Amino acid sequence: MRPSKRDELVRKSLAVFYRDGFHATGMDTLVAETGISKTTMFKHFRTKDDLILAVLRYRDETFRNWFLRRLDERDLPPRQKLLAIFDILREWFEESGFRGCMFIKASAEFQDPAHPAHAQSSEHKRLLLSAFRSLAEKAGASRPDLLARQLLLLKEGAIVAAQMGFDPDPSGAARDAASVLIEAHIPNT
Amino acid sequence: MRPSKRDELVRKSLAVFYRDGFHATGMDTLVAETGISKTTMFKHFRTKDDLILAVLRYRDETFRNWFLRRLDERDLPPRQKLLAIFDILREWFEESGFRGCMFIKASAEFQDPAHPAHAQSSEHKRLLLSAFRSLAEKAGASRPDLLARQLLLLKEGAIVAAQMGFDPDPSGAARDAASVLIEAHIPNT
DNA sequence: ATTTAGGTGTACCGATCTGTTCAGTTACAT
DNA sequence: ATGTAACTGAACAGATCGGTACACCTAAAT
Repeated sequence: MRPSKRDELVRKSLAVFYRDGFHATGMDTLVAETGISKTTMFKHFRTKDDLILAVLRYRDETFRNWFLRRLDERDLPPRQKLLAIFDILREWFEESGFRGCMFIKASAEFQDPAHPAHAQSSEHKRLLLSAFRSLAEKAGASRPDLLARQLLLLKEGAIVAAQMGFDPDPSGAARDAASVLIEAHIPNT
Repeated sequence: MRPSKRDELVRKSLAVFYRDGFHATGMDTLVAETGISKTTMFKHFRTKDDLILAVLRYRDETFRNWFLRRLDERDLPPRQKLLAIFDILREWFEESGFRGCMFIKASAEFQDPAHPAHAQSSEHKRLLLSAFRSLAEKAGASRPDLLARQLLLLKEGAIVAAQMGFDPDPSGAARDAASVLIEAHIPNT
C-alpha cells in the first residue's frame, strides 16, 4: 500500500546521481547510500535506466516548481521578473551542494538524442523556455520568443560557468547582460 | 622510435570518447575501434585516466587553434571579430558529428573539481576567455573583461542548446544577443 | 490466527570493467 | 645476421557491473 519507499528511493538516489553522476554510480552504492535493499529497488524499477528516468522526472518537477514559484513570490512586474531569473540563479549557485544542472549532465552522459534520458532533459529545458516566453510576452517584448531564448542561453551558460568554475560571478555577468537585452527588447518608456 | 602510434591512439580515442562518453567507453571498445592492441595502450598510458587526460590536452590544442585561427582568417576589425565568434560556432554546430563541447561533458562526468579532467576542462575555458578578453580590449570595450565573460556565457549556452536541441537556432540567437551587448559596450560612433 | 503485501539480507549469475602477463611478430639499425 | 624496440593477440586476474533467486521478516487486514 505504502508507496513511500519508492519516493524515498527516488529522492535519495537523486542526491547520489547528482553528486557522482549516472554511470559512475552503481546499484550497490545506491543500496549503501539509501539504506534500501536491492530487492526493493528492482521491484519498483525494472532497470537502472528506469530509476534514472524516474529521478529525472522528479527533478524536473521539483526544480521547475522551485524556480518558478520563487520567481512568483517576489511579485514584481513582468519586466523585473525577467531580470530576477538571475537572482534566483545566484541563490542556486550558492547552495552548498551545487553541482550544475542535472539535465545538462544527463544529456552529456546519455548522448544519443533518442535516449529517453536525453529526450527528457531537452523537454525540461523546453518547459523552462516556454515559461520564460510567457513572461516575455507579459512584459511586452517586441519579439518575446527571441528574448526568452536569449535569456535561456545566458542562464545555461551561467550554469556551466558556475559548475566549471571559470567565471568568478556567472550569475552577475548574466544578469547584467540580461538587463541590456531586456532594455533592447522592451524600451522602458 | 616512432611515437606515431601514441598520437594515433589519442586521435582515435578522442573520436570514441567524444561520441560515446568517458565512462561509457571501455578499453576493449577502444581496442576494437582504434585497431591498437591493449598492450600498446597500457605501455603508452599507465591508466585509462591518463589516456583521457592526454585526449583532453589534445582536444584543447586542436579546438582552440581551429577556433582562433578561423577567427583570424577573416581578418575583420576587432569589433566584428567579436561577432564572428558566433558564425564560427554555427559552422561547428553544423558539422555532422557534432555532439557538444567535450570539456563540458568531461566536467559533467568528472564532477569533483579536484579531478584533473575537471581542472583541465576549466583551464580550457579560461584560455578561451582570455582570448575573448584580448579581442574585447582591442575593440575598445569600456569593460573588456565583463564583455568577454558575457560573450563566453552566450557561447556556452549556445553549445548546450545545440547539444540538447531545445533551440532551433542557438548560434543565431546568441549572435543577435552578442551584437546588442557589443553595441552597449562599444558605442559605434 | 492467518493471510497478504512490502521489505530485508545474502548469495549468486554472467557480463564487463581496468589492468597484467607472456610468448610471438614485425621492422629496422648495426 | 643479429640485436633491439615497438607492437600484437590472447589469455587471465580481481573487482565491479546490472540484475535475479530465495528464504525470511514484519505489520496490517481479515
